[in-house]
Amino acid sequence: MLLNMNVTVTLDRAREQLREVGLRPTRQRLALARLLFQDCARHITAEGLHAEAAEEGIRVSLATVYNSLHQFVRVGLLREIVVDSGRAYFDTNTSNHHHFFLETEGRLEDIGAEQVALARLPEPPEGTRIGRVDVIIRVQEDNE
Amino acid sequence: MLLNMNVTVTLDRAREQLREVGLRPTRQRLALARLLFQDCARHITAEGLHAEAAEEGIRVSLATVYNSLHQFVRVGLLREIVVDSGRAYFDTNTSNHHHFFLETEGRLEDIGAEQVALARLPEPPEGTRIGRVDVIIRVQEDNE
DNA sequence: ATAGCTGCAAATGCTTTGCAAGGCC
DNA sequence: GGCCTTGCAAAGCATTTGCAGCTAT
Repeated sequence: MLLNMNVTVTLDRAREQLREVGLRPTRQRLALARLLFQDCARHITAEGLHAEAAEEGIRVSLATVYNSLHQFVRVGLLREIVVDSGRAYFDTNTSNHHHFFLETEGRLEDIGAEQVALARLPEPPEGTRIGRVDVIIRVQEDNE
Repeated sequence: MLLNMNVTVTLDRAREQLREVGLRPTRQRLALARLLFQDCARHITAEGLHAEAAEEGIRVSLATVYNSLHQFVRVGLLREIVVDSGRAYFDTNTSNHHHFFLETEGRLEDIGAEQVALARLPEPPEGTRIGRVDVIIRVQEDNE
């Protein structure tokens, strides 16, 4: 009962979110948005989200998961993190921050922007402007 | 004549490099090593190196290019840069430094380590140690 | 001689696309 | 109803692998 109400509430919020960015709140997009944004910061792959949806009994094709993720990125609801050639990660935290990448597990962990002091940056090449600065700290298991 | 001598010289250096790291100096590896290391810092993809070899009339299969690139990474002759999910870049500059990524062209440009001041870094998660810190400054064409 | 390499082609893994059917406004 | 979405399966890329034949030592 309480659970049901919470799902309803988050679905409503998801519906509003989608409307705000001009994406039609279809069943699939609503479900995916709820999965993505109900908890706090998450890092997920398309495959992972697809599996999560399947677990909850939501029918969505992998193609639609990919499409939705990219649409969410385009409208600024998500951010894509590149740490692994061959697999795309998506981050629900779109604010300015950085990442640990645990290479052994293939897992990302947030680093608050305030925890990294980028004191000096070089000028971008002629005719270009800076889009984003990614700091990725690659860590591995410490088995000495 | 002079050109021929230079090729011989760089081939000799490549042979020595390979021997030092314990890789058999085969015809293919020698040719690839020469292409990679004869000039200064280079950023290249497997496909790109394969094309370059083809242009010089060197017979190498793409599979061997991939194998060689990864072997070179393993022994520290090359470094892999991840900026694009779906395509791997290799950097002949293995010293500590960072990168501009020109998203429009898909091209990398080096940033000397001294040009980026990373004043403060957070502690790595429990049980891990830092392998490498990558700073990637993504820039786009500035057409205002 | 033999362990290590290479080339090819086939397989893989992630991602995208084409198109008919379905669903939101 | 009309147009945007979806689902599926097929296509697309970059990359890896299996294996028979080749080669450096």
